Amino acid sequence: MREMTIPESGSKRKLLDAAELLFAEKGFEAVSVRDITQLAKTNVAAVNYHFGSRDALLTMVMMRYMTPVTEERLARIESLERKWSGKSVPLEEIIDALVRPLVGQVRKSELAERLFYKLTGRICAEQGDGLPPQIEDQFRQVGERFSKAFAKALPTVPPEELAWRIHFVIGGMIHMLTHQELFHRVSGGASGTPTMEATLSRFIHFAAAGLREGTVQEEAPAKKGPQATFDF
Amino acid sequence: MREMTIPESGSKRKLLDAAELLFAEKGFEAVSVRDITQLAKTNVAAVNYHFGSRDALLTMVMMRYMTPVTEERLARIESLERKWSGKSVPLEEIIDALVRPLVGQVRKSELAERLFYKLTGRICAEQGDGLPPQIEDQFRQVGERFSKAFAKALPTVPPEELAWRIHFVIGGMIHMLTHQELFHRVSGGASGTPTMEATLSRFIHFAAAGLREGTVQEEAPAKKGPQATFDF
DNA sequence: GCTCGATTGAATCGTTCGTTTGACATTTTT
DNA sequence: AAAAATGTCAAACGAACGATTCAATCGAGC
Repeated sequence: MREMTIPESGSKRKLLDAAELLFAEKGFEAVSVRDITQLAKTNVAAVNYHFGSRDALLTMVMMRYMTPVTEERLARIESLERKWSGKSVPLEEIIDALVRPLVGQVRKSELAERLFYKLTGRICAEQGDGLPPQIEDQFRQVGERFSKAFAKALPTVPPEELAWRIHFVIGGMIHMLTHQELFHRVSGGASGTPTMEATLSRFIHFAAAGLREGTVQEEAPAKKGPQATFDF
Repeated sequence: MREMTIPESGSKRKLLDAAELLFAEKGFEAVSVRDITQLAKTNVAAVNYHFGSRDALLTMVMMRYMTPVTEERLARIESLERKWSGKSVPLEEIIDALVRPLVGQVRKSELAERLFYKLTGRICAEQGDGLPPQIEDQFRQVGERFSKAFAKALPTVPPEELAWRIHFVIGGMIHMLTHQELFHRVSGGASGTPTMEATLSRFIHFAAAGLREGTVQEEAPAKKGPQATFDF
């Protein structure tokens, strides 16, 4: 095993790139392996050779996007809790740690910005049955971690009420990602990223206000309810 | 043309019922005309005979659900503005007028509750290209009407900021509808409707708080921006 | 030069899709 | 009663799907 000369012609990568572009543009169900291989300029057999099946390729595309997002989310929330050692982390910073990794990974992607957001939004919007178990695991992990952080930041909100509010926040986040192009087009300036940064700031303040609703200064009943799962 | 003896054996209705049930359960793309005709106990040709195409049937199913919702929404907002003649309508009541028709039509449907919510959520979650123009027209109509109401209720929020906040609200609403079963299962009591009523109340307060965020008592700049469209 | 595993390509598999056909039955109109 | 319209049915259409086969090709190690 001297050195990797050019053993891989990049066919596998080309397939992943083509697949993620098409999935983002048209949705996961609306893209055939023939569409993918045609854009990647390879053969239909290449998909099943490199990935085993169309579904496995789809899972790969999702994983390549969501894994760094999950890692950054968990790293950020842990960093926050270290920074505010013991004390509850400010709500806005928790939401930021949850959402920013989703929009921040755009730089590491070769996808156009609007396609990146669409793809991540599509992944998060999928139902339980339609998601590969690896992705679901990541969502569950993030969900448990951030649920605890939210609960600590909002001790006066009952657990079930809080679970619903988080649910609403997730929905707004997904909608922001999947439909942002519609908005940034009509209202947007020429620059891309600063616009999304402004949108992100808007969302964080919106979500924080909704989560905090009715909070004044009460006791925390903190009844331990069943843990709910989110599509983060 | 004496009287309608039994001219229609109900085949058309059976197809619509079967289609809406399957669409709600599995999504619009995952259901074939053979699935539908099998459940409706008719022939595959019946779909194209009665509706012309699968897409036309899909449109019919959507219209049968969304039309009364749109009408009730518009009726409610007009009733509210009559009630508060001239003055701005309270935010919570606007949101209620927007969301309650969606969850209220469940009584008029023969669909199981969770399926009803799923179906309406699916419709609202579809992208622009995937929606029939008739449905899009209804969304646009509702969007324009309620955008004005929100703008009047929140004069201190700049139009673009407000458009985004409404966007977030819609996302939360859709998520509440499509994923409510997951929540009502883990936390729910036996009774169905009161649980959804409680959820609706939670959502309204959440959305109102988010929409109001930062509002104190300022002047209204009210710069006329481009009208945005929502998937209501 | 040769072999052997890794990769690719063209052709094709069996299945399922939405749609269409034409024969047949039923009901309504003339 | 004849004719016309209306609805149903089994059968089949062409197209597209994911997956597979198998021969051809390529590059590295002996």
